[in-house]
Amino acid sequence: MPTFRAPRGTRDLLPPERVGLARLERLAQDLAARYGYHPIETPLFEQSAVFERGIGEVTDVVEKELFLLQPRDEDAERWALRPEPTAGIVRAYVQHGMQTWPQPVKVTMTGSMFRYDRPQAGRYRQFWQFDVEAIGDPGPAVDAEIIELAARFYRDAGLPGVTILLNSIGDGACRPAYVDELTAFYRAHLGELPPAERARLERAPLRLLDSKDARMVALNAVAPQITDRLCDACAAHFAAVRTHLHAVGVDYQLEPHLVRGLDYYTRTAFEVYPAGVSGQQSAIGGGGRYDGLVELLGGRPTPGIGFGLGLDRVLLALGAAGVPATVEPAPVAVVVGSDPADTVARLRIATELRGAGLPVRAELGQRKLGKQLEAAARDGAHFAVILGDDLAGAHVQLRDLEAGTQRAVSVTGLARELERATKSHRHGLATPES
RNA sequence: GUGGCCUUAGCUCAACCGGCAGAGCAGCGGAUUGUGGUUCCGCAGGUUAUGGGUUCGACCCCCAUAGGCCACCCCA
Repeated sequence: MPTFRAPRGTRDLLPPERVGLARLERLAQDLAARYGYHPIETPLFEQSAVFERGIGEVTDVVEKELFLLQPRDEDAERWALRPEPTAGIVRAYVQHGMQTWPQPVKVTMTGSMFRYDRPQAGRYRQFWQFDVEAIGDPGPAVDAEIIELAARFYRDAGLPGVTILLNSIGDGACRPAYVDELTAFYRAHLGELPPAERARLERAPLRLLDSKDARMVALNAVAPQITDRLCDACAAHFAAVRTHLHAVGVDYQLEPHLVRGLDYYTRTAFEVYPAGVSGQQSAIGGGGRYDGLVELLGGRPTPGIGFGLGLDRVLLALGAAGVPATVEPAPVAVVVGSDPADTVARLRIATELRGAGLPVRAELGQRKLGKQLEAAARDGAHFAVILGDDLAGAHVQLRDLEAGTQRAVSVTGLARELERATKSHRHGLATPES
């Protein structure tokens, strides 16, 4: 019925939901800072070639989900909204010569990503992601550190439990031979492949590994596994990642069929799911190593690893797990008055109190005092500052909305009085920290 | 992108077989014109998603479009 509405696959984040997202953003940024990741910000859009080359031409993300911007003329550069953060960050790493910075360069970014997908619950065309990247360190310890950071985020966010799926998908030294072997295996069982899978065999054989089709699951159980075909270097790296994870107490589940949708991943790959939830569009995070990406985007050969998580989906998972949504802190006091002409005084007193650092709401409307107090109580305010007849004598009534008591306080001493009253008030109350 | 289900007030939902569109919640106002969350009363809120069609008559049947959801796909 409204004339205009939010575009398909996008939504307006109204105050309650936006507050929840803000809390997660704060949590994520504080956490990243604690681990030594520095904030970075790259554009919402890039030359589409950045994604095509970085993510891979034959990936779903590039082939059908890239949000292409309409060029203004034929010769114009082709732009695309970022579908994921890593390619843009690596582009910035190369552009700004960050290989001359102390390595590894550890950066973090929080913001919107865009994919032209068919929307569904938890799958949006614009979604929020928190991301960390460590570029320039080839060692397995960084892999473990980043996965541990991920695990801590979910725990701190209040998710009762998550499952971390871990795999190694090899590198240029061992994966090609494995892909050949796997392709040959599927060819030998061509008759058992569903038509859809058969069509994908030539283009992306690894994709068949994580198929949910029952026949494929059975077939994949006897298919050659990448973890048995890793070269010595990759196998040693993978073993070391697991040793480090064990050392920091991170639980994970080996999933040899885990392949990721972006071509740039090498060696370590992982995905995170809420406890007890399988498949579907329920992944709440994922990441991995991308030792060839910097070079792919024009830099010197440089290793890297990153992790991204979907804040929308974490919010969804928190709701499903029954974790109460956070609410905005209630005002300490609300300034009310019954005389329509005293709005100057209401505003002035509220301004002074705010200047003193107190969260104060002011009733600036015309409704009667009873309604104002009603609204103040519903807002959860502890106190009401009531302007009345004694205003002429520079006094107001300070009313304790929970105790139902009130007394006269001079305007000049109001801020000090409120601070003291708030402190003693909070003493007995277990104020939940957001 | 493929297949399916759904769409009635801001929200959650009613409305017999095709026969005058309703309730709860939320909002606003009132209950001896300066004191609150309960209670009571009232007000407002709708082109029944949109556009066509069938019919004396459509929330109800048919078609299309849009949006949402489920599965696939894919991932966050």
